[in-house]
Amino acid sequence: MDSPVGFIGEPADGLLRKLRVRDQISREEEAVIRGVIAEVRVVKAGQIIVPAEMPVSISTLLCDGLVCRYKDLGSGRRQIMDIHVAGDFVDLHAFLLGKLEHNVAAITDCRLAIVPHKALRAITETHPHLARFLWFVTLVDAAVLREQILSIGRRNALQRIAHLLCELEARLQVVGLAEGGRYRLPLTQSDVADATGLTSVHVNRTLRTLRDRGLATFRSGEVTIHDQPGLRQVAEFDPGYLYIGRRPI
Amino acid sequence: MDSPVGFIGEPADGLLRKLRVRDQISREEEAVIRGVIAEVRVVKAGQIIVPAEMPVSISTLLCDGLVCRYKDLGSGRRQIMDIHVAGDFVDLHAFLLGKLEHNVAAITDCRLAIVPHKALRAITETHPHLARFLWFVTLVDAAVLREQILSIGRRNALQRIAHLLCELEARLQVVGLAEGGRYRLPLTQSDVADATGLTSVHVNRTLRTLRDRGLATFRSGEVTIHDQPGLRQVAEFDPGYLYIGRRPI
DNA sequence: CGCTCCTTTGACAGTAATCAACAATTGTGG
DNA sequence: CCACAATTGTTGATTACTGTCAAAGGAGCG
Repeated sequence: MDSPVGFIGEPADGLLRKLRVRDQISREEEAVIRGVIAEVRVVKAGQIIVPAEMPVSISTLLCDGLVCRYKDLGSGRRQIMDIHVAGDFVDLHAFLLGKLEHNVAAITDCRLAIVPHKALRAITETHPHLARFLWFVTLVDAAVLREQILSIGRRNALQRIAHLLCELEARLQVVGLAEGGRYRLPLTQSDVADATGLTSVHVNRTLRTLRDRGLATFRSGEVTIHDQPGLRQVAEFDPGYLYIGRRPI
Repeated sequence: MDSPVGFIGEPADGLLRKLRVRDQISREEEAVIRGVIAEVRVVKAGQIIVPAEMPVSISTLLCDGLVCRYKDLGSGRRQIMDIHVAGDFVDLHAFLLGKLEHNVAAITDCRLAIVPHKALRAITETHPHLARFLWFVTLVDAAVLREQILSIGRRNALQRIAHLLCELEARLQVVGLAEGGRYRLPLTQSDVADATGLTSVHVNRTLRTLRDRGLATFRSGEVTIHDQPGLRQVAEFDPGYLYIGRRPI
């Protein structure tokens, strides 16, 4: 079984870390955030956390593990839209949408913090700054989706995979889960294919090319970036779209 | 020059229409929305409305015309992430992000309503329901982006273009700009290529196939859907991701 | 009326998909 | 703890979808 991708800490630690690289969070706000967590659950790898089209009244904060959002199409085609790491809300969009049009599934065993929509709604009524913050993280989600569109639409296989590895490194770094160009990524090549709009066979060949060129290695659930500048150049990766950096929200 | 794609009315009419298919808007809220519009501007086709990376302190509501968000990559590659129609905020995401990582450009001549971020911020402080509504429309933007990822990642050229035509019909219908399977769409085939991750040559061939199969015609800036069920089936189009339909927000 | 942009078409190239088989790894149960 | 099953990874041969290059015909504009 995969060891959890994440740190063991208070459920909201990852989220707070993610927020604090963007703006200040007061002690009182921190308490509010910690307070909205109704419960912590554990799910097994492969389990569906939020099925498409099911009305939901809670949102889920990922404490550790890896989660993806995906849609299925006819004849076995599957597309992963986004991969979530510790500190991400995996279904905050459902707070106002009421349901999701895609599935959310655990890639690895995960620890999840449950936040009732009622509590989120209360935040929008009484804590506008926190509400904007929550809105903000959904906007960063959208920015990641736009970059994903660019990737799949206009980058070739090598660039797409390189880009994915660069993005995950940057996002994992924010929550302290990547250092020295190494991080755990317990995806199968088939998962990578679904995330990049390729086939697993082609992913396999492309990963070999990345290795042969001395750019990065992805093997047994672990990524090692050998040459970050080189990899970023190949991918045309610019982390600006992650909106990391302080700015009043 | 293209005639404007839209209706002539009060600047906020399109937005209100879009909101009211989702939830109730009180008279007082309607007044607030109309009140935040500081000014109405007109831009010419092709003009960049919001350049990437430029700090912004206003957001832009599209009254009529067609707008796109896009990013450029090396060697002339361009990807359109989203096309906006009357009633859409074209850069509401910048309210909290502070800037955008992509460009926003007018495809046709446009009428734009300008909303200062200060006014939006005030709404988050004093009108939580409206604030959630604004948040909601950015979440629908994200849902459209996810569907776009699915399209480009897993649908072939015919399906992608069919899907684009289905989506735009559904979105234009909300604001009353498509009826009887016909609507104005003053895009070049090159624009369609950039929106679907294809080349203009291939778009041209694929449009011919759509025509030959009696599904839809796209010619001189106008779309005619001859066989909606057929087109939707080809595209595997399901409008659920547009979250049209009433639900308290 | 000449120019520019857009559309259309053909020939050819190339990236990635498909099909198929086998190796390696991980998991399971006796 | 070993043997078998299942999943995942690897590689080769072939196909096909889409891209690239090139050129000509239309349409709109000044």
